[in-house]
Amino acid sequence: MTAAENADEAQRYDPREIQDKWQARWAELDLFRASDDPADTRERYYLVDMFPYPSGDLHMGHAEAYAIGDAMARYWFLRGRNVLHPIGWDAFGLPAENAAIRNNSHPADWTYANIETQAASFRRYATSFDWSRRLHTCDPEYYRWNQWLFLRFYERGLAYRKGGYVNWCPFDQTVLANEQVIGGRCERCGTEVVRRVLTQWYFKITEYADRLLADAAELEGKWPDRVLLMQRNWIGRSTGASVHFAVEGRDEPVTVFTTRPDTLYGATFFVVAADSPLASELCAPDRRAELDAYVEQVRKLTDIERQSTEREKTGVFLGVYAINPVNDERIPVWAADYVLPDYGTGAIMAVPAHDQRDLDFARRFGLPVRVVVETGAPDPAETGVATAGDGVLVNSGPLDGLSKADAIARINSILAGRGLGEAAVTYRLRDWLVSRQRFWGTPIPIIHCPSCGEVPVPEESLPVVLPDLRGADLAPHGVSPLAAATDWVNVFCPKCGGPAKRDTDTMDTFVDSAWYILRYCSPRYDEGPFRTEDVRRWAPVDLYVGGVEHAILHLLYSRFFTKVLQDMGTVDFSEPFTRLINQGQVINGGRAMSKSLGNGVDLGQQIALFGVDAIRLTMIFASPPEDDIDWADMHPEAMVKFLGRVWRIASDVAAASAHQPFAAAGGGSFADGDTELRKITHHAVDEVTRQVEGYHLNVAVARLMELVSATRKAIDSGAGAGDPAVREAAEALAVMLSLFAPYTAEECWELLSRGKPAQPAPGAPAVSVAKAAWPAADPALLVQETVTCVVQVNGKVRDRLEVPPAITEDELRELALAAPGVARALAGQAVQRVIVRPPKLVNIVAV
RNA sequence: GCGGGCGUGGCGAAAUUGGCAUACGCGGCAGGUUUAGGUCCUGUUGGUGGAAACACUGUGGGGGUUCGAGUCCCCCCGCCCGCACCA
Repeated sequence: MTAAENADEAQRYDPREIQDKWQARWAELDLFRASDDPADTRERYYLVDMFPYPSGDLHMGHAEAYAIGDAMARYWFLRGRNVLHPIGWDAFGLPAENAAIRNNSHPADWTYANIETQAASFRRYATSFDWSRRLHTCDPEYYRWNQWLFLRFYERGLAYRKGGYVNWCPFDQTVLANEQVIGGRCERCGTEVVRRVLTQWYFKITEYADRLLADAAELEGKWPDRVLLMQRNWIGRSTGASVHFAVEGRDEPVTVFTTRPDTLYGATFFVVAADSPLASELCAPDRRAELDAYVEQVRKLTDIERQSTEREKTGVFLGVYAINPVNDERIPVWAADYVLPDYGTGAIMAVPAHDQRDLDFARRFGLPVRVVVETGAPDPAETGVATAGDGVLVNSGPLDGLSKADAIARINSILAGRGLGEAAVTYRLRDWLVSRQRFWGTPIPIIHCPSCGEVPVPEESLPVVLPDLRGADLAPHGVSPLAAATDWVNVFCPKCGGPAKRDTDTMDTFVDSAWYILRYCSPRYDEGPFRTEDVRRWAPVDLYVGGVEHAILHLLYSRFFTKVLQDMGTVDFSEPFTRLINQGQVINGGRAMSKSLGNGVDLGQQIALFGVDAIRLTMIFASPPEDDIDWADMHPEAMVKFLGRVWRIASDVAAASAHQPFAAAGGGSFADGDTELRKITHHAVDEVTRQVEGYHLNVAVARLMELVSATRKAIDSGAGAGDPAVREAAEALAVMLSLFAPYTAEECWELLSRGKPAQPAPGAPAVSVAKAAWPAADPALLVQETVTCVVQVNGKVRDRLEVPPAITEDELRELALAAPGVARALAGQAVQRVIVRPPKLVNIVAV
């Protein structure tokens, strides 16, 4: 082909035309439906992309995440697996509500409109979803099962209501779970969170703390290390001891938790959280006013201020004394805000010599400092630096002379023997606060009856459907908008029949996403949240793709739900996601895209400029999936060029072999083709397969590019476009490329099959490249006749030899020593040693 | 502060178990096609020296282990992330 013809061809690769043509045809073909037929013996593969929140149209971040997930899904389809690759929408949540308030509309309208927009964009983006399983968490058919699960949790004592300190977002006017407070701020809106005392619903995730921690070990190597690390830190297991301190004038002892029971003899004072009921209870009457004033001052602080380690310690003496159980020493009881009311027991024994915070406090208020572990470091009382390391116990009665570890064991047994304490474990993890004072969520299926108390809504009355409240005031006022729906709120008690009221809070939307991957397995099932045998067939998820922002939120909750369901006997596994990939962020110019920076990149515009395939390919080729992509460094036009090259290869082959049978369908053989190109093709197939399975998708694309170059060369200056090897390469290219650029691949496939009709006769080419088979590398074509052996002298490459792969060590040594480059480099030096690693390397050590 | 991760050409990035550093792409340079530009095609491209052969040098810095280190170990510098008064 001449260059002029090439130029003409170049103009004929039109990504937009191809895109429109195939989008319409694919819609009719329903290519990616997962089979629930028990007779279907194909191996199954369950792949889930974290479902989107319908906050508008898809953006660049979605484009990356779904390009990765889709490539992997298509790979397993082509490998002949029965693939479940579903899609749904995480459709409840605050933004819908806020938008509705802003536009004076209804959250449902905004939500469903956005879902339709995103669904259309997904179709254009050529995602290989099984659309028949589509779900929306805001549908009553879905959230009904949130309610059902809530009631099962309730029966098992895993859902309960309690009063206490909660995180309150003043902007969103609702409570938040600990996991939704990021650096003291609301995860959604960034407002500083304040503490409030409220009665709220909780899920008892702390009961599963140990299992969540232990099972994380199973995920090692399958989940990103940092996610596992973040989960471990979040759960925050501490081992130590509980110690019971008598307090003068109080019948019950006060228990503290400490990780350093060995330092018990060094406790010189006692601190309770200022804002705990305990402080108020212990306070001597003459100190009451002082405590109240202090607590008032503490309450004014935001969490961020309160938790600043820079701040000077504050506190007040409560006028009472605690008794150290091991030496009967009277130590003063103080109230301070550096002790938190909801960690441990809200009270500590203070050992200033060996705890920096206690030391800071002691120095501020002139309290004694007593060293009980001699570490060799200077006296903390003087330096102001507490010594936390190991050492020898002193001033500690029976512990004297012991090491830290021995002392801990000894004191634990002493305490246990005398009923004064015991070894104990504490977690940083708190129970999951699930109630929210907002409208657009799942109503909590509980009725409050003046005489019966909390009464679960009977199962047959589910779902408790959200009242429409169209036109009502949905603005946040600190109580759920549902409270205003009097017709809905006022009900009869299911137990006694008397007048009662519905719970007006809604569930945290993380409840919705904690189990949706199970719902996908039987999305229309209406006798339970999922059909057990379907879940057993598909779950757990083989590959889960999503952002790292859910490292502890969604992923921890899902793991928790799975374990509860396992205990309920409805699932037979303990971890929902076998493998997890966190895709990186798409940024622009070194920073996250944002409106205020004005550096947003619009996905629709990029697609209009370059086409879906080029955008998908840009995302994949940019970097390994987990790395961030800076769009400013990207060149989608280079991908258009590459796709054009692939397309031209297919065109050239189609034109040259118009009368040749379509080999992929068994109509011919590639065996007569050019051997060199065949080897390159099979090598590429082997490499691409390996790279895809290892999730090195960027490298897989690089290998495809190499194959394209080799094929082009074969067409232009080698075997020619009519050679069977060229056809073989073109077909393999089309199939492999379909993971990343489905439209172009499909067009190439059609060109190569010479426009055969969509319904294939037996043995005819497949209707779609998506139904083709992943090419198999022929081992016979992977063996090389010769290998390049590098010959080094003192570690520097001095010559190269072409040798048979099976060469022996002795033969290779001899060849290497005789190589001209070696003679030159040796230049009279004596050979001292020869390291031979056949067939690829020889290193001659000479002096 | 504690914990974790990462530093490779001008740029995005490759590199089984320690074994040819920089695959692939962008950008640059040169050439071909073209009236021209673009498209397309070919070649070239870490640095220094050299006409070339080739030599030296080179994976943040310093040290170590090894015949051999981007890869393993120690120290330092820089960047990123998580947690941050959790007893």
